Amino acid sequence: MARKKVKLALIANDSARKATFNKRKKGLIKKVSELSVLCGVSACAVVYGPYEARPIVWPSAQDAQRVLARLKSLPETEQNKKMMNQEAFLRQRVAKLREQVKRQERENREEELKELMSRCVDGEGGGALARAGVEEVTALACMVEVKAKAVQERMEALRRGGDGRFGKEEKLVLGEAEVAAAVVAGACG
Amino acid sequence: MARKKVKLALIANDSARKATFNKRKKGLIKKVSELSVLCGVSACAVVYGPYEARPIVWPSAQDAQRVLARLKSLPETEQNKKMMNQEAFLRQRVAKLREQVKRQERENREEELKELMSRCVDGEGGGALARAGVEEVTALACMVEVKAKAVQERMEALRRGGDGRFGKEEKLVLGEAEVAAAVVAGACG
DNA sequence: ATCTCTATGTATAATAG
DNA sequence: TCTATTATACATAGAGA
Repeated sequence: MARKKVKLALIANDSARKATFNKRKKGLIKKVSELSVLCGVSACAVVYGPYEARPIVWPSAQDAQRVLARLKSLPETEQNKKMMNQEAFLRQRVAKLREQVKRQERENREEELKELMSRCVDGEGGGALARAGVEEVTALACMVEVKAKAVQERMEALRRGGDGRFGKEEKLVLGEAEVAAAVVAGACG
Repeated sequence: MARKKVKLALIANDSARKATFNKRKKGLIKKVSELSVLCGVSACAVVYGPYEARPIVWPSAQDAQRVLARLKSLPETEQNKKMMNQEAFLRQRVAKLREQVKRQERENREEELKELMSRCVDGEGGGALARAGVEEVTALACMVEVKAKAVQERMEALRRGGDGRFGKEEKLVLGEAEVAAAVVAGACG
């Protein structure tokens, strides 16, 4: 289960090469995007795969072309402005989605609690549970809520972190949320 | 002398950002060249630094130009297709998060059911609930699961809907599910 | 083939000079 | 600020399902 030191040469084995290609392609794209985000620069990567007919391009063909077409660098301020706008857009989007989720969660929870109550009150089998009473129901309601709370607590944490900056734990979460938001934006736009 | 977990956002500190930029730029170029050599594919990377007037290009400006020229010559529809790559990347990322959530949800659910069982068996008040037996427990377990299932069912629905496009109703759901998934992944991970 | 797991190599954040 | 060092996070080769 060990890992050999990598020999820097064409991988002979066909399937091994493909596996490596996929892994490293993914890693590369991640690196590019990280560099771009962390340092606020534009960057792109193009990979011609032997397995796909078309090259893999990040962030997009247009961007890549634009990036390379302008061999003279953009004024820095413009770049930053552009990036800020994009980030602001994503943040806004995330905020909206958070609200939606929150509302939906609340509604669902209420529904479920109501249903649970009904079950207990009308309970089959002589209503043993019904007689067991409030504390049982409460305990179980609590159970039902555990899941729902996980999400919301997280949101609270994010908000609490909140002078606009995020703690180190939260940033990943935020990052993921933003990724999701971006995808959603793509799907909806 | 430790190394903190990296926060995926623009590095505020100016000199730190520059240092990171230089390190990561170098690393990125190395990755590109490794991928190219190991897998025998052509690839290029372009990075616009805010510090250099001209972008850093690998393997060479000429090669990159040639590589990107091929992109330029693609029919526009193909270009648009390729434009989806960033989105595809994000989607892939989200898909993974979904998996994580799913796994975690399952684990959590088991934990909770176990706890519920204990409660019922050791139940206070003469064990009315305990005697009420399996069907009560089952019903309640079902309740507990509702929350956990909500996200997954929606995912299923999406998949079933599934030629890759999403109906207008599903779009919103998708948004909620993905945001939730991301947040939950953060909370659980 | 494709995914997962994990031991290990590699990249790099923080620190020192 | 740049370079070197080191501890730690991250990427991934190889193996198994």
